[in-house]
Amino acid sequence: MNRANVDKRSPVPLYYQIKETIKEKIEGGSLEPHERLPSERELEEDYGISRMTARRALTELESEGYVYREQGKGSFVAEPKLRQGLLQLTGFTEDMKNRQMKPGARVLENRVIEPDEELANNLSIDSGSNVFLLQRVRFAEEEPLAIETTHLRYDLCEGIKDYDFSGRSLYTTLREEFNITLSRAEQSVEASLADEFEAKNLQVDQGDPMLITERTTYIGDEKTPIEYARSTYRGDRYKLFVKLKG
Amino acid sequence: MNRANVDKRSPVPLYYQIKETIKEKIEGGSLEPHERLPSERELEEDYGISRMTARRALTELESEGYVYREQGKGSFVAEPKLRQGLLQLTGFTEDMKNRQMKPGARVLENRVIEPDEELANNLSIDSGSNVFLLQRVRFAEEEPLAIETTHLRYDLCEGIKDYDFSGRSLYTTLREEFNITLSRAEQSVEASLADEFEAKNLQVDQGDPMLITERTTYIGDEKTPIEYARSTYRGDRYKLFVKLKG
DNA sequence: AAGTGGTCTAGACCACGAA
DNA sequence: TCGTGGTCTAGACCACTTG
Repeated sequence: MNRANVDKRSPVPLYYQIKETIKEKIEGGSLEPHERLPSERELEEDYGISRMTARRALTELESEGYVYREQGKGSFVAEPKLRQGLLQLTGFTEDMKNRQMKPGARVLENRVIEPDEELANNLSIDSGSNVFLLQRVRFAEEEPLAIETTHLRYDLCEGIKDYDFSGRSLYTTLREEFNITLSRAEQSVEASLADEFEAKNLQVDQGDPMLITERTTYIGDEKTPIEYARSTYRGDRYKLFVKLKG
Repeated sequence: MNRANVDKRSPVPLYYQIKETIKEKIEGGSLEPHERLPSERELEEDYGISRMTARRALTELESEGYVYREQGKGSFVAEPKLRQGLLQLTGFTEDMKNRQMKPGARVLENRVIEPDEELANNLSIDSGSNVFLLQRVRFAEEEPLAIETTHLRYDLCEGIKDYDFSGRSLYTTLREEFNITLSRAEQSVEASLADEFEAKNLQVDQGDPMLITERTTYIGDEKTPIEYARSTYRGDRYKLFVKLKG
């Protein structure tokens, strides 16, 4: 671990800067699974911070699944499979990258609509408001894997309909172009059978198994919904991973 | 909030004692949703602890969904629905109770076997060891909902085959009769179609949608697997709920 | 014995919300 | 202005692992 690339005058908390630095090294592969990380006291010295701050960075990395820690031994890089599919809020693009697959998309629908009552309710808006509708076939390694239909409160991201979402991540666009951070989501998962539309677009047969997720996503205040999304995944190709705590 | 019912000489950490105390008051209903909790500085004084310790108790309650906190305002009891159906490690019985449904079971298999290679691998034992096999049809409100097939390391719960699991919870039995606490689990979720066996036992047709979960559960040390379970749920009756964090 | 993570203290300054 | 949660410091003792 090299020196102090943290900015003590930045409004970004120190523990967060350090956490992100380590996370990038893990994701970038410059730290191998099971490789030993700097100890809390080493980080303290390297970055010129207190131990509690170093500790917080490592503790959060542990709870996010990037790191495991053993008393008396040290902190270590977790195996990638343990990082997958825990309770992280990710979009399709990031999900595929976690699985070491190349993501892709073909846009089916891209327009601003007036929501029906149910959709307006899901987004906590009234039915006169504008909603951005984006429907895409999502690919993994050039193979169709899912159909994703998402609805965004258009007043929070006006102009988003002019982006081309065949090659870009929706969540990245929200973050980088509209400065919208997502804080949390509520999601349901159920099983179903492919209908004609899904069969055609995903190259499967009608009646094949499908995994359906429905998600409501909230912005930074944790109270305001911005997205309601429904995705149908090919049941033969997609499995969801969850970590449970007692 | 009344006085100092914490034991400073106990090996149980102070932050944990306080956290459990508050959790019990929330679950017991003596603290209402959206009711204000003591501030960090009030806890500090009430329990005679430092602020960082009080803070840790509240922070963990927040990450477990019991509490929400707002800067400048205070800490408040979260709504029960935000506590439900997140990634809690629960068995079928508790899951049904959370959904306000009456659970039930019919035992199909109940014996001690020698594991094949894959199963031995899942449980981190060698294939000469004994494994307890329990297969049950699970009911919700007297209707068949799932087939649950679970495998336990028999050396950790010798004698468990003599219990009647048509009327009792496996996890409760492990906890109360064998003093085994479960710490965490890794679970996968996928979609499939009902086969003949499932169709017959769950009163559905072959080819109907099914939700399949596979779970490996670990005991208190978080490293030793004790259970490998596979459950198939009727896709038309069962939906899984997940909370995601950003 | 030395190093590690786990807990804990007693302070400090800050940004934010309400009065 | 005052109380709140958010961050941070510079120490401390403990239990655990490894040499």
